[in-house]
Amino acid sequence: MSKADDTRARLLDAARAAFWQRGYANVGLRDIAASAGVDVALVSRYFGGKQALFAATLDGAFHWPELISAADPPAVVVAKYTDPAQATAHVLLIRMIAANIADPEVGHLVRAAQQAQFYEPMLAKLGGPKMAARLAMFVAVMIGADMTREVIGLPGLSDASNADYARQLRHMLDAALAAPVS
Amino acid sequence: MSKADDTRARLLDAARAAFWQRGYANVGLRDIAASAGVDVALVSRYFGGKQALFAATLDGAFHWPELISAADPPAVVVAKYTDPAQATAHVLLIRMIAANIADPEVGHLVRAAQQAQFYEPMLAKLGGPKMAARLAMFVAVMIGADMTREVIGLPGLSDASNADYARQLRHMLDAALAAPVS
DNA sequence: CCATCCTGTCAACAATTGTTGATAAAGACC
DNA sequence: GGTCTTTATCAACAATTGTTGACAGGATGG
Repeated sequence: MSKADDTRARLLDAARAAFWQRGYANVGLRDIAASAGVDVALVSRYFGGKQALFAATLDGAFHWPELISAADPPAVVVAKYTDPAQATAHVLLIRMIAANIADPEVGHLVRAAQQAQFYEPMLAKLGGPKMAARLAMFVAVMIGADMTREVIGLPGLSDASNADYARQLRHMLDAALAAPVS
Repeated sequence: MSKADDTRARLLDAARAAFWQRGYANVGLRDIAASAGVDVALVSRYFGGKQALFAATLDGAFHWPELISAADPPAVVVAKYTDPAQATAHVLLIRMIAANIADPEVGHLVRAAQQAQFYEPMLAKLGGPKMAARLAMFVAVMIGADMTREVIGLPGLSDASNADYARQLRHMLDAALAAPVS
């Protein structure tokens, strides 16, 4: 790994941490550069600009092969909460969606990445009547529940133990995938 | 209504339109003042500052008496989609949540307003075992589904007809309220 | 040693941000 | 009509934004 690659990586890590947590519009390039220990000008040099740097943090963000190839998708989602490392990563992703999905400048990047990396591969794998609607509701429950728990923080989900939460989430995910649509 | 009240109202309307759509961090006070046909300085004079202006747009935003006093809450939520005026207002509120819930400066205001105006009154009205968790999941489904449909725009929910969507949403809301948690 | 390329530093830029204070215009009241 | 209060205008402020170009240090290869 060359020196430039290292700098690129440091910038990318710092950018992910900042953008994902506080949202694209609330982060300045000088924040990122400072916490990466490099000069601001290198952002434009190595990535081309702020938007491109944000876009780079989305590479593989929604890549989730275990879920796509799973025989029982709800089980895979719920199992995430038993592995601390996976759980933390998942919460970070949920926070990223919450912080950037509605941004006029980068919201479309988030939507495109989610659709290309996750939704479409998963839809291609699954089959069945009205599967698009059922899968969309599956995603809706997953995002809605985790966001209510981790971002909004409504008492009831945030106060529940991980086991209780996993059980309730599992119930809802099953209902979503099995939901009749017509 | 005095002239000042009119100006205040014009500012508030313009602020709601801008903040709710594009998010607090992406809106400048000059944008709002211009589209209200008013000078920028009047924002600080009449509201005290940008944050206070945003906070003012949240007054009564989550007030939803029909739902709180309803015998069948899911039915009330779903019925919203048959009344165009109500539906538009609801979509605007969902977009507002998506655009501001994770903002470091005003996210806590959104969370507090939702909890005080909607969640707590509703929880006080309802009763039953583990009702906080069930109500939180109810909110999670409502927000998750509408956000997936109106903000993320995943094919499956956005392509569904209003009738299909209402039926599927109804099914999920019932499941959420009835879900066993332990 | 010299030349060339990679990498980083620094200063400056135009634009935009929220906020403030002085000043002018307009309306109400006697 | 003169006076006082309300309302609006304007200019300026310090700070921050993303981006660029000129320059320097250091490594690499001849």
